Amino acid sequence: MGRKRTKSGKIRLAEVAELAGVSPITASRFFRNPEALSVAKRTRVESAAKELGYVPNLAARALASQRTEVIGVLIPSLTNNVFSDVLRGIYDASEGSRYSIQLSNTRYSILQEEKLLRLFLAQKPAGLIVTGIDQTTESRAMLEAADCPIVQIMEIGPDPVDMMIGFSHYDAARAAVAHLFEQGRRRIGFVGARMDPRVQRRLDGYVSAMKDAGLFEQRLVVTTATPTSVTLGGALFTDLLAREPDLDAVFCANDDLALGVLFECRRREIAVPDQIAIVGFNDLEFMASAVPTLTSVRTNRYEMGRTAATMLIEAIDGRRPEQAVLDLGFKVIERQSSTSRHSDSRPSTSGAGAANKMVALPSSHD
Amino acid sequence: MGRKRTKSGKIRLAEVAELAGVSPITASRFFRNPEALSVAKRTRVESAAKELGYVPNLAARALASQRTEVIGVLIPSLTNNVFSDVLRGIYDASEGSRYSIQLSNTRYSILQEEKLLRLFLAQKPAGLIVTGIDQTTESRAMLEAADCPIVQIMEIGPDPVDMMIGFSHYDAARAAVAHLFEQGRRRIGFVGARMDPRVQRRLDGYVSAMKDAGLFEQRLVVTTATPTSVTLGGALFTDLLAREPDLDAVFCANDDLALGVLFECRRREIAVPDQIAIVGFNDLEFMASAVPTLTSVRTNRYEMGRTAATMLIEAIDGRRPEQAVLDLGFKVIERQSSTSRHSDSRPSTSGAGAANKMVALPSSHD
DNA sequence: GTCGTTGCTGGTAGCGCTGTCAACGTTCCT
DNA sequence: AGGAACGTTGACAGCGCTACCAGCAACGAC
Repeated sequence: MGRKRTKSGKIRLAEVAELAGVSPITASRFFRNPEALSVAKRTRVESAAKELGYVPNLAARALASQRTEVIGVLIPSLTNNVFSDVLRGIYDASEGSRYSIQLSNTRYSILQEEKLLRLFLAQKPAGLIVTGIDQTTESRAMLEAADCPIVQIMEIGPDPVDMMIGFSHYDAARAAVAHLFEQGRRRIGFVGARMDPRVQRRLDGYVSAMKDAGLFEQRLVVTTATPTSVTLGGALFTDLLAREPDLDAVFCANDDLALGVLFECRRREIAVPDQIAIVGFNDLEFMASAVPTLTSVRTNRYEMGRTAATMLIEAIDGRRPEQAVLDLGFKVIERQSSTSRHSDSRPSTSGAGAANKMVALPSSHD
Repeated sequence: MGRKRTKSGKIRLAEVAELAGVSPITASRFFRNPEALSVAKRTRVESAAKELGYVPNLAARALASQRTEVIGVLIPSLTNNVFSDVLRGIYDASEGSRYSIQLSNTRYSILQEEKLLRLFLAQKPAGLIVTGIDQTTESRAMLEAADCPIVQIMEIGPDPVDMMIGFSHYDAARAAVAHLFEQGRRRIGFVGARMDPRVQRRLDGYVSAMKDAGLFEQRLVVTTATPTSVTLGGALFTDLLAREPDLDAVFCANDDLALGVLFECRRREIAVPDQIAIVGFNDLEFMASAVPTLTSVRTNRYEMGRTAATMLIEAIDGRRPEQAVLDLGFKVIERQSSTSRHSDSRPSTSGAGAANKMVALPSSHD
């Protein structure tokens, strides 16, 4: 066997081709478009590759073909549970495909995002997943000019770069407030931390709903730029109470804050929901087992990530989805913290998931 | 809104070199080893690159240099908060370096890990970060044969493949139990979910501590293969109570379970810590603001990720750390849930962080 | 029979960068 | 002064793969 190899003994496509008795280019085609080969050569190449344990050199492939099999993902945070769910969806969907995920963290900075975008695009990714719709003008221009499919995730807006999947944070917040109105609450505070664009839109939704009811007051809103945490929820709630002692409900921009508010209520011996109702956002797992169980707005984060990656891969492979913009909606999961005002807030059995009333709304966006 | 293909104004190294008035190879050196250039050429190349907005083509670099600038990271889960902290550390440390992170999720399966490892190694990564010390024989062999630095993270053991950073879960569990003994607890239950090797070692530590005190009983241990959650904590605790009504403390394999136990106690009107003490593991942020505040074993997850990546990058660049094995230790953070047996468990102000007694131990491993 | 057409295959020519080594000029040593 | 040693630079030759286009047989349409 006069098969020649690299000094490192690595198996190249040429070796596979030689063993299979075909030209390198035919062997190459086998890996990219097997249908283009005659059955005879296809099986020959296949068994040769298996026999030699051939693994393609991705760098060479990328260089020669001028494109990579990398999907770039830009998210604002690695810590936030919300994004870890989205990521899990993305990774799950990418598994089994030939694409690999390149993740970068913008740290909630659109300038950082722009920088990373430039870096990513220079490597000609097969596709891109970016968070939100608030890019810099420059980023926007780069995205429009990019010759790869792009999915914007986490929210939906009027002017997609390409594809888009998410829901209306504005509508979701309005729905949460509407639920509190239904429960007879009037003096509803808003607690928010790290006011990224999506949290800002939740605040906008809250404000509009309150104004519609003639109940809005600026002092009902407490926000901070600090990253969110459970502890911070308690602190912000403390501020809110000091400003507005007659508070009868709190809408929290996320579930960590809501949990912090719940603990702070317990500390202060404020009855939930009798004195104060609490509504969170995202419906993390723990909301259903808190005491009392905590109302929240459920968002389909895993599904969002999974669908985004699936749509993207389909688009890369030339099968564009019929719908470029997908609204995943949300659901207000009504639980004890905002409903049973005069009932026992400490039932002896777990109330988790027990006959939760679900209000599903497709979010309408302008 | 179609994707328009822009004529890629591809800036190559050659263009930069031309503008700078040097040869391509000199320009190339500027990016890899600037010190090797004279100051004059260095500044010339630098400004030329900036002016043209040059971004190197990683695929070409990888092909020509026969190595990539990719650090492979294998972790068991994307969902688990513990790993998102570690990841954040890894990403933070990699930022600014020229290495990029390639992440894959083994889903707690060592077979999946083996498969991914094979995939990673075929692309000649610059370095590898793997979770834990329980690889398959095959994986272990591949790791030993790999010609790149490797860091094992999350725990330490007697036989590192290369570098190792973590702590002894066994010792940490023993310390937690010792703390409960100190507080006068005797009938201490163990609650664990998804018994991965590290949780298993915590259980081993618990068992050994209990046996040393002559207090171990099998029925005090409740575990399940189910993935962990707050809700599950409540459910497992319910099981435990049914088996052992005289329980006076619970050591939870992680903080989510501990929070679930706390909520379940509240539901059942079991006083914490008066009737039952609770100790968690990892010291997630919310532990400090729960009511009562929850004792936990603090682990330096972010630091672990950060240090692992830093060590790895240094090793890749030829500067091996003096210590190949790093024990980051742990601390038992004593809070209300396990200490003030006869004091008020619901103070009117937040007890978070207030004079917590910290017991720091370097974990000793054999 | 000639001309496409289709299906499959192969040759050639790079993709953009870096490893290697040779060739400088300069400085330092003996 | 002669040579070695050093620091700096450039020419050349690929890295392993694929885009592009040409070739060729088999087939049908006119």
